[in-house]
Amino acid sequence: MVITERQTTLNDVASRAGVSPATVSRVLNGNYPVATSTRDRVLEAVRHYDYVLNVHARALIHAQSGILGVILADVSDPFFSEVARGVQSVTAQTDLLAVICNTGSDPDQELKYLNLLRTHRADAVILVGAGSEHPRIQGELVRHAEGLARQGSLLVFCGRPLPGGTTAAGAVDVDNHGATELAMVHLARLGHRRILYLAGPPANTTTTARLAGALGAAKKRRIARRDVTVRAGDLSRRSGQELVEEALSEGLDFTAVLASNDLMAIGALVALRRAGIGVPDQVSVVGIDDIPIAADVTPALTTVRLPMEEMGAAAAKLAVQERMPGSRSAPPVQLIERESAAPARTD
Amino acid sequence: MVITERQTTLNDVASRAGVSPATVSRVLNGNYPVATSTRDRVLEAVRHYDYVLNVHARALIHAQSGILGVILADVSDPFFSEVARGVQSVTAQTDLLAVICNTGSDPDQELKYLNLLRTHRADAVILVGAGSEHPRIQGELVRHAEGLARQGSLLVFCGRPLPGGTTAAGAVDVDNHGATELAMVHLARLGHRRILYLAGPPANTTTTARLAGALGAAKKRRIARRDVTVRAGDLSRRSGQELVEEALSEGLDFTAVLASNDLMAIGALVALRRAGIGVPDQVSVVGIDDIPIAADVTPALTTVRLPMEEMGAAAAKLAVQERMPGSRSAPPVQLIERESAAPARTD
DNA sequence: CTGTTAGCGCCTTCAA
DNA sequence: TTGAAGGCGCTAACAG
Repeated sequence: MVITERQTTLNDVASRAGVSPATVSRVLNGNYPVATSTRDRVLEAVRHYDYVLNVHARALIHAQSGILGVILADVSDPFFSEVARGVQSVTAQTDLLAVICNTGSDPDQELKYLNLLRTHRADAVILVGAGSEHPRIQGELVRHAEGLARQGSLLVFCGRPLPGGTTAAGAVDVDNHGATELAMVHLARLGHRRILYLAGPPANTTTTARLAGALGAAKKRRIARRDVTVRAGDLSRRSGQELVEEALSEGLDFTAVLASNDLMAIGALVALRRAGIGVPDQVSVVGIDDIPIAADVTPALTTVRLPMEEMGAAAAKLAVQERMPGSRSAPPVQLIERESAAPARTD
Repeated sequence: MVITERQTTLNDVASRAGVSPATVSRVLNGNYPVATSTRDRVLEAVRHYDYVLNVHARALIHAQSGILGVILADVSDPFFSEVARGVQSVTAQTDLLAVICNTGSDPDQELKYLNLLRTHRADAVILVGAGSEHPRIQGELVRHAEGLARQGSLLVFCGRPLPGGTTAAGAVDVDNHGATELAMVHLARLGHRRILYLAGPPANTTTTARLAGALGAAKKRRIARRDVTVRAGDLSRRSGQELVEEALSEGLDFTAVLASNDLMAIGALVALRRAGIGVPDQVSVVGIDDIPIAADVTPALTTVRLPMEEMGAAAAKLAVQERMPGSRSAPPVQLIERESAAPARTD
């Protein structure tokens, strides 16, 4: 039914105001002198029609759209929503529209969004968090980085390494390796020697970096490789819980759980509580990220703070201000001692 | 430095393939017969240049952009991120780009985004959660709803009432009133007679509806109006904590806290724990929303489940499928009994 | 200070 | 099955 009437255009406004379309354009953009009386007539006409500019027509000329793409795994994961917030804290002061795309951790979905964003002539695109290490994916990423650069846009890798061979992209580094290292050293100092490590999904840049950090630190602190058990999950709370339940039912012997993100650490807390195992008296738990709720669970989670919001803001600044390949470092990671980790029991 | 080369266009592809631009357009859109051999040459040229279509040029013709706007207060609030996830679960199966805009609960920011989205010829816009009750804002909302309708687009109110006088918008209703009612009745049944109610910001549709639900239920259960103390916060965890700390320091007498959202309820839990007050033995706490972490705090939060993800999905379906005024109801709210509420102490 | 003109990249008739 | 031509709404020269 809806007979869509033609939208009101600059021309409509112009004829009502009795001026040329160019003049209307000038008052709207305001970067050109226009007589006050004419401006007033134009503005009256704009209000009369409730006229709003058509970005597409303008984008056709400038080859820019005012869109900043943000590609991440899942908005409802606090890690990502904090980063997204950081991004939006900088776009809010501009006319940029931050477009948040959820991939559900699917690399192909990521590629699809990249293409879609390219199609929209996004002024820049930020890729947040872990990425696939698969060569095909990495290759496609490089292709898109170059394509975006050719469009005068920029691809920014936020919290994941630049794929080898890209010079066309920007990056905001975060010390994933150092984060787990810090956590593992902390546990070692507390006397823990048998550790359950909850890793993320395989073939994933962050999983790899965090695992390497943990294992490297364990080695340095003389914890035998066979005493750290690595189990892979999907970074969800549920997955952390299941992993620990399995370990428990297998009778695995450990005095500490090091989860590669806070969500899994919280899952671990739940599993331990249900099994009647005291935290931190019997088992210590340490997470990574320091998402807001980490402070509110019981016992409050000891974790390593990653500067999530700052990462987002830094990536956004790189994207909107510099608009050319470069890199920034996020602030250093930091151990946050709360209640879930304590000296190992000596039984 | 970056000398932005002209982007590759349909014409470039056409000349490399030795065909007319019209033909390229036809193979790209695929809704028109093209000889297989020509199609192959065209596709080769597309790949050769890594050509991607320009949405703006197309939008200029179709007056549609493939953008679905989602305006909400804060992505990092679990309530909103769950709704956003629901929206994206439906857009993921389409070529629509969901654009998430954070207003920080500022109605003027909301209006600004609405305008920006209109400028982008968004196919539809979803307004999530509470809105201002201020007449000026409501009037502007109506204006935008009509403007969007005129553009062949649609404004959908998700979880907030339609402003009076709009017929140009869609709506997904959620029973805010019923939610607090349920919670209050639950507390009354448990024998609580002196209640601290943690409300949201004033002049806000959700605050009003939830408060009315709570107060109405209290009255029905014969709880005197003076026995329910209402304090207004900003829906953050911190605010819930502060409100309870204040109440405690004033020596306010209450046996239960009813928070108008889970985040504030969690803040209340923290304040109570710090004050050495046992939950639920000495004071019961009930929240509203049932955000994912509600189950993971200690004690696990008793709350009323709002179908957040379903609301988002329903709104998105309304927006993309029907594209015309109408309304859907979200599933009913539901009391989730966990550990934070128990019979009132009888001292 | 203001009007005229010529496209930006694509799609859609209309012809061939 | 394909090509040619016009125009979507706006802005950036270029005149005046």
